[in-house]
Amino acid sequence: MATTKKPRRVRYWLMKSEPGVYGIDDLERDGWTYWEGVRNYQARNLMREMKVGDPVLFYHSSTKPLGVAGLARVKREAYPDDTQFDPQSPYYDPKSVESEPRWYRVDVEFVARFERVVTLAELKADPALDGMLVTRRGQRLSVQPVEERHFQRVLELAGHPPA
DNA sequence: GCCAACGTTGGC
DNA sequence: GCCAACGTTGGC
Repeated sequence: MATTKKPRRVRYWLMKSEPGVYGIDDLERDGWTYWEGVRNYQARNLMREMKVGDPVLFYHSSTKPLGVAGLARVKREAYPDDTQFDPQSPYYDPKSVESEPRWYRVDVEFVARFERVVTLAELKADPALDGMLVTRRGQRLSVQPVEERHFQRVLELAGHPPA
């Protein structure tokens, strides 16, 4: 019997980065990047759920203005993050062994830089975005799932066509 | 397996 | 620079 593979529903994400370290301008210049150095189990587990083509909001943290700066897309699904084995790397994890990698990275590619940053203050003020994780105080996860309606709303605020 | 101490994230 | 909110560590 022929097996028909049901296409997986697209999932939507938000990833945080400090623009002083790596911002949307860097991603635009590079085209794509390794999203490495994630050392939080919850964020790691979410990264392992990401599929090629999933849209990603690129969020600028620890900067002014805080907010969503652009749109990206998953280019390659989770695979071991080499930096965990490299004693020279700031992301080195001496407790991780190569036969059983503990940390993973994904590759993320540039899609668009927004005309303007959609600020965290705006996100918090918009009733349509009630419940969006990034608007919750104390939500530190650097990789977050985003509901489709929230994702599309952010694009709308950015003046960007739906993803 | 509990939980206090400590470290980090990240908004304010 | 402060500190709330977490996550992790380690003593018991």
